Order: sequence, then C-alpha cells, then structure tokens
Amino acid sequence: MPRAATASDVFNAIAEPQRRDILTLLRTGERPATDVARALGLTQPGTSKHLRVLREVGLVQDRRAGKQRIYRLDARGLRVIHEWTGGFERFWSESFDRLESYVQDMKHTSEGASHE
Amino acid sequence: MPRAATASDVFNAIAEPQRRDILTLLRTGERPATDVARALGLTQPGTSKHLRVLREVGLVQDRRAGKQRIYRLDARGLRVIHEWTGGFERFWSESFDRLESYVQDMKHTSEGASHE
DNA sequence: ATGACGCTTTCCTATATGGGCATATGATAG
DNA sequence: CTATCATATGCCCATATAGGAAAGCGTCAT
Repeated sequence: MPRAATASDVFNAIAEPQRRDILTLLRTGERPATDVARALGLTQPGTSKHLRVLREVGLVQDRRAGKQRIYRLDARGLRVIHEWTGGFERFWSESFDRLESYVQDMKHTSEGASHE
Repeated sequence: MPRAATASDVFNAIAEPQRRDILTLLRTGERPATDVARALGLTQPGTSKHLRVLREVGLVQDRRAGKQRIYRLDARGLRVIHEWTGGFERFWSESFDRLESYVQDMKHTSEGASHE
C-alpha cells in the first residue's frame, strides 16, 4: 500500500518540494496559476495539479478573475505541523548534549576495560 | 515519477502517520524495536521498516543492547520543518481576518444586486 | 554446536504519485 | 458563434511506496 492519500493530509501535501515552493511563492501575494508556473519554471499542467492538491488540503484558496484563476495562500493548515514539530523542540538542544555525554561514557568504559 | 525518496527527505519521512506515531512514542524515552511495535500495535517487520526510514533521515539513532536494538529519538531533523512552517506563522491569524472580510464583501455584493 | 529470541531483509503485490502530452472546459473578445 | 487565452483533466508510464509473509542474520543461553 502506498502512502496515505496526499489530498487529505497536509503532511503529505507538503512532502513534495514543488508544492512547498508554491506555498513559499504565494507568501509574497496571490497570483494567477500561470504566473506561479512561470515564476517557478514548472509546466502549466503540473502546476495545476499541485495547486489542486494544495487546494484540496486547504492550503490555498482560489478565486476567479476573468479568464484567470487567482490562487491565494491559506497557511492555517500549516499550523498543525508547526505545532507537532514544536512538541519536539526541547529535544533539539538536548540531543546534542545527550549524544556528547554518551560518547564520553563510551570513552570511559573502553578505557576502564578495553573490550569493545 | 513518484515523490522524492523518502529516505532522504525529512518532510517525506514524517508524511507517514505511523512514523509520526513512532517519533511521538520515542519522546517518552528510548525503546527496543519490538517495544515500539507492541506499544503502537504495529507488525514487527513493518515497524522495522519504518524505523529504518527514520534512521536513514537521522530522526532516530539506534544502539545495540544484547539481542535488542534500542531506538532513540534524535529530533534535530524536525527543526527544519518547524522553521519552514514557522515562516508562515504570521499568516495564521491574518488569513482568518482576510477570509472574514472577504465573506463580508460577498454579503454586501449579493445584497446590492441579487445575482448569484 | 544447537536452539531460541529479536530484529532486519527480501519478495511480491496493490496502489498513489508525478511527469509529459494532448485534450477538454471556461471565460472573454470580436 | 468562433477564435483565443487561462486552466483543468485525462491518459499513460515509471517508480516509490507500505503491507504481508517468509526467510535471513546476530546474539545469548545451554
């Protein structure tokens, strides 16, 4: 079984680099689809598909403007990810320390009794 | 072409719910592989595969302890994700406001001229 | 050495996915 | 109504999964 459906999971939606690029680009303001494609050097159909996924998970909203379809960032969905990773924040500094003390322990141990 | 290799991209690694569960579990302390499987109700080989992915992207570290292999969280890799999503933080509240004013506009418009 | 335990790897399969291309849909202009 | 521009879809392919089952190590006890 492959990964869970991209279209229903924000984590999955941003697992694709190009989609992250699109979101980053849209931070500078809303844009018509073709603009997005051009700005990022992507094909038009490809961009459209990525935008569709982003739309389905709610990370962008779209609006009609004549022939164009304007896409706008709706970053609220990223919050859950920010918070989930935030739950690990205290381990970022800690793990360095722990690793070092672990290495120290190993040194001592092997100095005391030199069995590997 | 499918998504970029899971094993090289942290975004991809945490796109899989079970792997997120594993990471969350490991926040409570290191555990032997079987323990992880049991605690989460996963199959043992499946767990092993997920742990391998997490190991390859550096989110966990492993250590031998007799017959067992102890897995430990190394959350440093999550930092980049936290920071990336953090770049969108200011849009979280903003988008609500914008959405509301947009809804207001719509109301006014359709009140003025009742065409849908 | 033998066996049991803990875990990893290998096969195999079903299914998403992303990319390219052609085509369809939608809206506006003439 | 037709041509045209802006996007979206459909189709086909190659590839990466995740899952299940079975077999392959490495380690420890006897």
